[in-house]
Amino acid sequence: MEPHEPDLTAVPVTSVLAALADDVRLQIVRALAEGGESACGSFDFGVSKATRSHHLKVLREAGLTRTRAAGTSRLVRLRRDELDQLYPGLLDAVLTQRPPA
Amino acid sequence: MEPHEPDLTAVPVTSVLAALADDVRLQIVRALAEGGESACGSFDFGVSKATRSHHLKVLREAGLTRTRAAGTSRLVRLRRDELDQLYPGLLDAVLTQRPPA
DNA sequence: GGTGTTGTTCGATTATTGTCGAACAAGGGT
DNA sequence: ACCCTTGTTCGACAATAATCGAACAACACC
Repeated sequence: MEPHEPDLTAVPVTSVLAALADDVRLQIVRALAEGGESACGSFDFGVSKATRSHHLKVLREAGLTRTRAAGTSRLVRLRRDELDQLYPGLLDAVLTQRPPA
Repeated sequence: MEPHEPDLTAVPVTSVLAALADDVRLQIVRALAEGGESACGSFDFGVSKATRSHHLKVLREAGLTRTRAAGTSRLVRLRRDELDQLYPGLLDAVLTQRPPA
């Protein structure tokens, strides 16, 4: 099966924003921004592995991440360069952790 | 009734993103960015006035807009300065019109 | 006071999305 | 070959969100 990693310019901006507009997915994106390429299993944010897989699919299909197989794991990474080029400032704006309240 | 215009720092970034992750609302935000303060009725994007009022409420409660009464109309404006300060690059990234496909 | 304009709110419907457990698939050991 | 690990996919269900028409409220104007 094709990995469904679309050309970023073909993804409507609302889809990109919607992908980022979820707490679990935002935590995944932040972890990727900090830790670089990581296995799916490393994102344990209190949801089941089915749900985690779903969120990673949403991120991938919104053009935010790329995935490659590595043994029994799959390694995910942020498409940061492409994102920064097409939407300069977006990731930076979203990634910086805010004061708690 | 209070207008429910929250302090931007009190709004979770996921709510800001979710507010922008809708086609109708994005059109409203773009119109506001271009045209400045406008009456609610000026945003005719193919939805009923009830739906339009709903979307304006979402934008307002996400901290993206401010509304003031003016006669029988209500004038809406973007909270651009605050947004640019708290999320530099976000609006710019989202507002620029992409090539059609 | 009545009428028209402009929005909001209510209740209902529909569509979308998040969540899970269970079943399945692919690899890597041993 | 067997098992364990790692993810994905498949229903199903719950929660959220978009949409509308109709009723309501506030205001201006005649």
